[in-house]
Amino acid sequence: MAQLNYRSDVSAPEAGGDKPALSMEGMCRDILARHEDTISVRNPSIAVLRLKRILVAALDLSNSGGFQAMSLRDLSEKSGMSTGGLYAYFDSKTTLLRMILAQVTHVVETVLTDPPEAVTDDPVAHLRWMVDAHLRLTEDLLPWFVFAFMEAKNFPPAERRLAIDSEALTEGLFADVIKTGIAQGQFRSETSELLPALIKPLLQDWYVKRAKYRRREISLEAYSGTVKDIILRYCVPNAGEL
Amino acid sequence: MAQLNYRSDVSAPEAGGDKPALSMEGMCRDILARHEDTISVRNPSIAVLRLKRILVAALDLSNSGGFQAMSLRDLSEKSGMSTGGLYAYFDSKTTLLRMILAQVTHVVETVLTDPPEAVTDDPVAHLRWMVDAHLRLTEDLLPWFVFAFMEAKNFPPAERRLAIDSEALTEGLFADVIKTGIAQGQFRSETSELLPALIKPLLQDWYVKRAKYRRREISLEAYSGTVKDIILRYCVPNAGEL
DNA sequence: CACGTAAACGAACGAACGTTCGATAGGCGG
DNA sequence: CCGCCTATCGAACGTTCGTTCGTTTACGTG
Repeated sequence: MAQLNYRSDVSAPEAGGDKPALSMEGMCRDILARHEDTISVRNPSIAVLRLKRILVAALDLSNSGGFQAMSLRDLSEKSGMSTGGLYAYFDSKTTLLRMILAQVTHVVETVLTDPPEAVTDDPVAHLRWMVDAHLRLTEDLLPWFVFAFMEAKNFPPAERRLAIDSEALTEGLFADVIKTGIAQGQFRSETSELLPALIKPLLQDWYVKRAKYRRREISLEAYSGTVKDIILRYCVPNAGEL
Repeated sequence: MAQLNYRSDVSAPEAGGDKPALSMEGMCRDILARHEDTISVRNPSIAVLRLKRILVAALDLSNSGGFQAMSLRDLSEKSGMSTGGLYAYFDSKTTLLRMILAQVTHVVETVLTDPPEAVTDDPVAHLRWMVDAHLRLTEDLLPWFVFAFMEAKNFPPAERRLAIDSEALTEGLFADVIKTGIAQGQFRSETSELLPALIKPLLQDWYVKRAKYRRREISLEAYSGTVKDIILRYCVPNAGEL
């Protein structure tokens, strides 16, 4: 959707600016390292610079109109490179898709499987942290998530599988915490096994309908608070005292 | 007559078979009536028959690969008509899209704004009914909903607006019931104003991730029950006794 | 049976797509 | 200053797309 407002100016304030690994530069360095074989440009400082321009443009174009609708001529114009020149950075349009997809799933896994120690002993705190961490992550990497999970349906089979597996992994992390909570008695034993599956869409709505929430001036904290309330009031007994 | 035989065993998922208005035939009759001017075939019995074949094929092709990726040659082959012949039923590919979109939004509005009398006095019962009605509707018209709301982001601006407005209307219906419930004291006054917005993704996950729930052998009743539990435990005080 | 109209056909068109590849520019070592 | 390698360019190719339109078929009516 056009309201995404992800500025195509490369010198723009970067996403996840305070966390280097989540900055556009850090993400591009990761991608470059993971695709050394398909990227023919050997000078890393040049390659990262160009990759940044290409990916910013690709995310922007894809997120307003879809990945399939983005032509390499559009991408060429917006990134300031020739259509032929783009092929120094990927060997097919599908590879470009795979680059973005692999990077975002890698970041999700890295962040969500590394909770602070203070939280791992208490399922309630752990659950709260996961909701916060997931929402913060999607906020920092908004265009990446929109691309990876809103476009996923139109991807080629192999790439779609990647997206589905990534979602399944996240759901599994929630399922583990909830199972632990039930075993330790903090959560109701009647808690539906569907809960982990239903947490996901609650988290996804924040970036899927980002424009709507921005229009209504809903803050990330307000959204996050309501989601945590809904979840905990469901699975914690006597949740009125939360 | 060279081309294919017009088999009557159309592998049409006879959606909503018991409710004539929701059957594939009923939907097609509605669409024909609403597009008399752009459909050049004047014999209604022929037109409904062909429309049925075209729409079944269009929904099937779109829902596996996306609407943009569906070529009119694919559609021609699958529907058993020539590419040129298709243009007797729509004047452009976008019009075909609009036909489907308008029909599904019309049905949603018709069904959800007509609750049984027994339910309108009790916000809790009304909310339960709306969840059930919405889920049953999406189940009956699964391919239509998948098309209308999963493809929506790739639609042209005017058509995307249609889809967004339809979602906003549904959200508004939930908001009304919740507001009434708060005013009458059945719902907690602290109930977040975000709740109506967050109910939607809970309902949509049923058809968006339909394959996942089918694989796990989750019944519509189990899903519906969990969703209603989550919602009511959140907004009803002392919900433990539900 | 012949005729006229409704309906469907399918070859053809121009545009746009992803991709290729020979030409070209720029900087660095000798 | 020359020669080489890296990085980029942009015209061109073969496909495929949505759409058009002259032609053919099917069928009710006289």
